[in-house]
Amino acid sequence: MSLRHALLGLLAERPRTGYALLKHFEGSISYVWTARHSQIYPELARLQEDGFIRQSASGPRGSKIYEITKAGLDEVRRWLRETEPERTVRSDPLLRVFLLWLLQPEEREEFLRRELEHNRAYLARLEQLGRSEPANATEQTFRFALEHGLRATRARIGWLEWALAQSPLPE
Amino acid sequence: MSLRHALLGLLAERPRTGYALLKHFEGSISYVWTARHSQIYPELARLQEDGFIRQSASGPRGSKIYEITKAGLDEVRRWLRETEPERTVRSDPLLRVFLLWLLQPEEREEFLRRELEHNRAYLARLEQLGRSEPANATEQTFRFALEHGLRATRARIGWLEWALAQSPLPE
DNA sequence: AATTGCATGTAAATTGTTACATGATTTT
DNA sequence: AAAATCATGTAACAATTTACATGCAATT
Repeated sequence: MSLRHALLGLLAERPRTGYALLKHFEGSISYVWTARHSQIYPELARLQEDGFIRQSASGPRGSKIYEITKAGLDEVRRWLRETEPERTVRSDPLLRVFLLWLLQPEEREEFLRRELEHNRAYLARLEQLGRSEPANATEQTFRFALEHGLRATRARIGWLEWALAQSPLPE
Repeated sequence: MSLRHALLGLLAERPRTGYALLKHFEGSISYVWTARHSQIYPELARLQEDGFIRQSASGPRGSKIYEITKAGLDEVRRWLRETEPERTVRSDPLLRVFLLWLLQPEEREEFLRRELEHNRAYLARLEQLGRSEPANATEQTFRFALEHGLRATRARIGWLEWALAQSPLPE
């Protein structure tokens, strides 16, 4: 279960509240994993029960500040070292590409154009992300993930331009 | 729900048994979506209940041959035209990259090397796929999806080589 | 005073995996 | 005769989403 390890990894950086963790899943982590508050809060309770995190303090407005334990740090490192990455692919946009033959050529092209638009906007967001530095222990791996996002998105844009050039249609 | 539409899309090509559909999810469709038999068979029952497919015949060994109905064809087309692709990203390998700072540089490099190996093997499988033609109505979109896979995988390989070059370490 | 953002939780439903279960036909 | 593959299903569990639910604090 990756969510546990994503939470442990974020708490390994520094203690955080559940809400702060949630915000991370709306920020840079969202480019690789997503979760809602209804999944995060119960998972934090389970991690505490398992002794991987502890509530170190209380913040304003009844917020709870969690910190990782030695067992938690061991667990996230064990997961990274000893378990095989789960590589199952599940991409709705690509599934649609597979079924695109069901549409008229003009509709197919419209779909590809929309995807191209979306990916160009996504690339712009990633480039913006790259201009705001985190500058801490996690800096190198943040750069790694960002560079992956940039290259993957540029490849997708190149592919969409190629696909659109395959079936020339009126404007 | 994408599984329904993946099944409808495959049945739009030609009538097939549940088992044949399952085999597709172990073949080329697996590059964009996966499902097990325990998910496929109940979903086929539901699609039939909803009138999107019908059992047109029985094959050998108690197999059931399903065909798509007019309503099913309309539904998959409606889905392609009117619904927004679900773009949520969930990549275990990339999440690991985000947490790689938790490991020693040598362990980090080992992780990246294994990923590189995996992606090179994956690329070889895709290139093999490209040498075996389907040659029917779905040919163009099959080529589109394959070309995407090739470009995305090459981009990933380039990124891994770049990442490994970032932190030079003894062989 | 009202709206937005902070902050946490639970319940119900859906989607997906792993395990259980059975039987026919073909290949070795 | 045994093993592999074809062929279908269900049950239990895990992961995820959507909806329900509440209250505090800061901003407009």
